[in-house]
Amino acid sequence: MSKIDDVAKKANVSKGTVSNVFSGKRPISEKVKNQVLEAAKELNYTPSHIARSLVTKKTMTISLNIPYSKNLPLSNFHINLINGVIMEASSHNYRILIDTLSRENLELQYMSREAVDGVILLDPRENDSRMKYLLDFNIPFVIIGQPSEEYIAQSIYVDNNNKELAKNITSFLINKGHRNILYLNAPLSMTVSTIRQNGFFKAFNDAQVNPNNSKVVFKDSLDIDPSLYGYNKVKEFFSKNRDGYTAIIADTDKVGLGASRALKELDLAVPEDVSLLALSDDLVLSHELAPPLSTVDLKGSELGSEAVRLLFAQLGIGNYKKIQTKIVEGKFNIRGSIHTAKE
Amino acid sequence: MSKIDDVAKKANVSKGTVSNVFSGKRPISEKVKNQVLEAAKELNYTPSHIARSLVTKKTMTISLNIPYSKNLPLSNFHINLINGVIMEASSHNYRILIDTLSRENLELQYMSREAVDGVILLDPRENDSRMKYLLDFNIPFVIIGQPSEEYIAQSIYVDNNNKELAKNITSFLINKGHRNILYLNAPLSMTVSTIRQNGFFKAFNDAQVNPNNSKVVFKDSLDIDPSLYGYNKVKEFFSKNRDGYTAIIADTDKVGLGASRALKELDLAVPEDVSLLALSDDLVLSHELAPPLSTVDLKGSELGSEAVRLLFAQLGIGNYKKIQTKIVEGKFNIRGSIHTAKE
DNA sequence: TTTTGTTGTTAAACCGGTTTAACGAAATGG
DNA sequence: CCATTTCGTTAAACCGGTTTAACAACAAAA
Repeated sequence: MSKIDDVAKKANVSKGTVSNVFSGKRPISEKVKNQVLEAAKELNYTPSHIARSLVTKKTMTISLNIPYSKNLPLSNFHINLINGVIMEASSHNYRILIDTLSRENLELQYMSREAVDGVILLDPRENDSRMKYLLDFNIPFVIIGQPSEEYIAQSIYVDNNNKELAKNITSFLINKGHRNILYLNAPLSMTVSTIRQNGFFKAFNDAQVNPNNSKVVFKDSLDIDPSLYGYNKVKEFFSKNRDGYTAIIADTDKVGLGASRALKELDLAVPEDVSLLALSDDLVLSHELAPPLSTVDLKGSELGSEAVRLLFAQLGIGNYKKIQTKIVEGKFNIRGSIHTAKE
Repeated sequence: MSKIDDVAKKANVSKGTVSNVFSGKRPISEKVKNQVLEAAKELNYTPSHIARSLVTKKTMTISLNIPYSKNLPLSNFHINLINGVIMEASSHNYRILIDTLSRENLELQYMSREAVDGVILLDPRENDSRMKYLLDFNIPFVIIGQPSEEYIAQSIYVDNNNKELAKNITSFLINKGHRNILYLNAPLSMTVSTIRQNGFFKAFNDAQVNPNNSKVVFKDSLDIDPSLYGYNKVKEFFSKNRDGYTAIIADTDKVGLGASRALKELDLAVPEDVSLLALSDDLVLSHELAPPLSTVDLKGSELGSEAVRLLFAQLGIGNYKKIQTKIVEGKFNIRGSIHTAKE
């Protein structure tokens, strides 16, 4: 691969001039510019991204940090999110480095710092060690989701209006006459779960309605299959007390699907016997089911692109306003799976 | 950010020694090693990935090139594939750079070559300009899918046994008495579509059965919504001649879902009136539908990890055998959506 | 005419590491 | 005991660009 010196020699100019032709940072006369480009073409030369990065300290790359485990592959929500990130980033010629290494187990000593300009952090957890790492090394970052209390003041983040969303769908069910609602929530280790729990109970509070047996259940561990989680919990809570609950709020449509399967086995009809809805439609086809599942569209793609914008604002790229927090409103899609409560 | 010279000074050694402590390329005495590590810890030093790459010519990064458009977001099949790529790559500390820029429109002149050790190419097309680019610049690459004739001799690729799969499911339907089968294929611009078409007709040939009205339809364009494609084609072909076709093979389960919706509207029952199956289960929940959709699991995750292995073999990383082609066998999952042909 | 400003170009320093060649000290061997 | 390896360390060169400071050439201003 030919280098800048080769081009400089061939075009009879200095390497500085060649550099300026390609970076466009200083004006070069038409005549010299053409000489250089011609020489470059003949030598099949293109500038080395890495050598350039070394001195400019810009990598034109942002890292998308996804905590990843074998049992917890990417969901459709993630895909939408990644799609949003890619779209916005590539509009400024930025590229995405998928980073799945959790910093937890790595010895800092032997780790080399990443070659990225900034980081987008997915699925923040309580006591998330990634945050400490990024703050320590002064790497600009944006979180998608709710940072834990400890770090919230120092972090820039994009999130859904989760409390409100949980409140709204619960209120909707309350208005339909439901009083005993089972909420199959995300695991406690995910920051979002307690926020949604608060929204859930706020709905009862605002409506001045007694929550009766309404209950929030948390997924035991991140590794459990979501569908199985829904299935098992419904079997557990509906076998004991068949008439107790008249509605289920599932964390994701996968959980909802498992719940639906369990209900079918228990001979309970959706929505006649039990109303069912889910907070995230990871599967994009909820509406093709029978009955179509009511879900909340969390606008993954928007979350992704907004996160990139917040990061670009920090990096001084483009013309984005530097803000601390951006809330993306989810959209509640009411479909056939909801019914007024049975007497 | 402290650099290698700072550490060297503090530890009273040369930078070369510090370098060797971190890279482990030459033995260093226990005593000196500890001095260096201690100094590094105090200075919060970690080696710069970029400076290292500049001289080693290794970026520890592979690019995953996905042709991308606003109307054609990542599917679940892609996700599985990406998951496989991530798993295998990260096992050797390699990272993934998502690259969505198609080289088509970029002026080569102003483009800097990528900072990656190798490339994995998704969704190869006929006349795919990316291939020429990679060959020109001598960048190691592996294709997932079938390269076009033009490049097949020069390319290393991973693919499903597509012809055989198409043949097998068609044979299966023929054995069940089906004679008029509608095959809703991928667009012609995707190399896989003609290969599967060949498999489809080979099944009739092998069984010495007349294909009658059996027909292969190609998706007009990549941009059409798959579900709509299935819906429209079924409406078109089943309205004209309600008794013609007794089975449908859909390209993906999304297409199948659209087909299923159309059949319902036409008052045709699956599987009693029409058997339905799909070649790729992008949605992971085909089996939760009623009736469960028969699909072929294309093993996206395996395709991804095999591709990385073939690339690593080229790059001399790990201990993988250098081979030209790896075929990953899909798995045909027979579920409720297939029935013997109606008289 | 001299001074000041502008434009285009260059040589040299620099970015932060790795690698090479050389070398002294300690270990091995005859 | 001296010659030969081996081991650990270092100074200097290098990777392929960008940036700085200096300067020549020419135009505009005084």
